Amino acid sequence: MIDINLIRENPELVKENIKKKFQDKKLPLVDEVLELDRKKRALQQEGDGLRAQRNSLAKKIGSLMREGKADEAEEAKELSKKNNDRVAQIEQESAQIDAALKKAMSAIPNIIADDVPIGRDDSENVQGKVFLEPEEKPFEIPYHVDILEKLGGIDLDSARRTSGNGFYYLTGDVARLHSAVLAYARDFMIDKGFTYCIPPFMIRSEVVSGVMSFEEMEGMMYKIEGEDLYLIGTSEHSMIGRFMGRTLAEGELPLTLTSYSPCFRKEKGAHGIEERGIYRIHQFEKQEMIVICKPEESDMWYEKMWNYTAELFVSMEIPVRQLICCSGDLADLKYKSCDIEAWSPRQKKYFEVGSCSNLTDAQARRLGIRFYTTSWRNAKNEKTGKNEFAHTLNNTVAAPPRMLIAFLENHLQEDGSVYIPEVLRKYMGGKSKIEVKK
RNA sequence: GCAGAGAUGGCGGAGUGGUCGAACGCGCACGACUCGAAAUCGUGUUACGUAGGAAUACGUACGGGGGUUCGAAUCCCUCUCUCUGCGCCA
Repeated sequence: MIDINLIRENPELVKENIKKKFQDKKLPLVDEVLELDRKKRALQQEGDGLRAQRNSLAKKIGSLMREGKADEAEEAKELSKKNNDRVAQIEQESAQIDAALKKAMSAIPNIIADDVPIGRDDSENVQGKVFLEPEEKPFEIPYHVDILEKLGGIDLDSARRTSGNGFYYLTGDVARLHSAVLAYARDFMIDKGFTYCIPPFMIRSEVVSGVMSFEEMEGMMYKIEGEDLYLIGTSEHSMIGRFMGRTLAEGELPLTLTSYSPCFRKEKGAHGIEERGIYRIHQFEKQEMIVICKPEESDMWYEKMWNYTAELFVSMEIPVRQLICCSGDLADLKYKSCDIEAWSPRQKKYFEVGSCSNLTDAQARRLGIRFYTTSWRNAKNEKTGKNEFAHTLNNTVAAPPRMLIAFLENHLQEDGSVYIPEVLRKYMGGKSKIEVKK
């Protein structure tokens, strides 16, 4: 959600931004917002005036009663009652306008960064930096489920019976590898100075509607029957929800957090669940990073954050690249975003294993995440405080089992075993490979 | 889960229908005193919205939502959370 002042002061800029994102059908929203905003303010002024009258009448009635002038008090009561009818009417009207305004405002996309490539959809995303050149494998790389089955590491049939399609049993060394990657990713981020956090895996509807739109919620979130609780789709939901409505002290920023959680997603729409495999599933686990910082620092953190993910994959000897999200493919809340994609030697192309976004103040405005700065002077040049919206960013550190696909394909040996890079061995009991199961 | 008590500003804590945006204390900011500091004294100190160049004015907010009333921190309903006791559990 962008600042309404920006629309008031510079509607052309907001319209230009909409055009850059190829959402021209949203252009009328800008004028709609201006009109609604005018009406809202007019109503507020009228309402405030009437409420001021009500307040002074109420005080007057109070003193009249004390003086024992019951007749005059009754008169004033009548007047106040009449006044209240109009107040109620105004309240109803403003509630309608507020709802319409909120709807229009949340459909207007965040202003995108100057360096976001202009493009219509994901086909126009731009390759950024490449880390580790992919090597040609001298043998055929099988589908990841076949690799996993040879290692005795997966049981999809049982998962389908117990839970349905889109779930999995990981077993033995593969399950251990899954945990090893998460533990390594966690320690990697702790070493970068991030604070490790395990958040709630269920959140209230109030928080859900804060962090996503109704449509997103329908397509993603599992609801707990008989409770006002939803399973989180990513730890970002509970991590950001943690700061809803809070004003943080300037000294607390930047908050650099790395969180672990399982993630539950319905995966309605889009491509749905594949029949075979663990690429798109209802349940996975993720190490995430979240930064809440001052506005002037968010560009810097964005660069750091996606580079951390790239560095992590490089340390596991997996070739990755940065794919810069173009204007048309950028979600409305985002200022800038890129994916980290890992190389698939089987498909001979890159596929997404993580996504880094700078939401500037758009998410913070929606959720009321502010910070208090004391380095501000008022008109009298006295030191005083000032509240501002913080900037929020999020990025995937590692999300197995999807990222295991990249791992397995890149580290598969000709004999079917899978090589374990140095950095993970201490989490694997010293093993340097996972052997084929006899 | 059951029973009782409670939720007020950055913190502690008064306030049980009108004069309450809220006593008092702590903290914080500015000033005086001082070579400087501590102590002391004085002044100021909630946020958000609207109008205004600004000073300021008005409105809203006492855990969230709803209600009663001319008027609600205060009364009623409801939800959430906290404390105490019992129960249950890893």
